Amino acid sequence: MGLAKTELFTTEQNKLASLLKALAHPARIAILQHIIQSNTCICGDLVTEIGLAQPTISQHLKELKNSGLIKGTIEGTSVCYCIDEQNWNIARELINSFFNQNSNSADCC
Amino acid sequence: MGLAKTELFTTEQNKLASLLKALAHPARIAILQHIIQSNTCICGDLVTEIGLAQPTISQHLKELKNSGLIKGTIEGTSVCYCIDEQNWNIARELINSFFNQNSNSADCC
DNA sequence: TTATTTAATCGTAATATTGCAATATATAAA
DNA sequence: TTTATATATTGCAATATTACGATTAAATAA
Repeated sequence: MGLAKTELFTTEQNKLASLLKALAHPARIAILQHIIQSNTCICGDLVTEIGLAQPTISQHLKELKNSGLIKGTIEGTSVCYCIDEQNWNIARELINSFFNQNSNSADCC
Repeated sequence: MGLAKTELFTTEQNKLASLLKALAHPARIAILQHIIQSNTCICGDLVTEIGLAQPTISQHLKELKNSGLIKGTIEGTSVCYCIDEQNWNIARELINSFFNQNSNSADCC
């Protein structure tokens, strides 16, 4: 099919998977790291910093924006992207609590 | 293209993205939660617990195994899957440190 | 106004993912 | 051995993703 059967899963499972999907590409990881590391918001320099074409970067930025992890504000002819701190923290918590479900792991295997 | 340009990114960026990709599907989230929540290792019940066909579950299990997050041992005719605690912790740390890069965020947007 | 600059969108090709029926494999039971 | 049970693999259809050239849109500069 190619289509995830979202109706089989809980809203939380779908939400977590969707968030992880937004992060699951090296270009988007790189973009987020660039945004985080530059004190001021990075704008179009991403295209030169990362070696991908401008439409490709723009597409990845759109996905990150849709996920809520970043937000962009128009600044003259360019656009200024930065982390959406609130959603970033929500995402962190969501992933954290997934990883910290305590497995009463008797290491049975 | 449909092919990620891995050569543009660092090994760490690719590794993190690859790990996140393994997690980025509700079925695989659900499978991991089932494995964690059952005190003993879960075996074949996943097919009935989650509503997907047996080959589909098998495929998702394979991906999780490839990512290193779970391991399976043959137990008679069935296979017993459980979390690979060591790799699980490595994954947790990798994702954690990604989220905890301190943004010197002057909240510029 | 007409460039120029910057980013978004459109269209499309190449590839990947998801899901499952059919089949294969492997172990256990009869 | 034959049969039953459990899981893996194969092959394929439907859909999604990635990447980019061409174009568009929007703001600024000349």
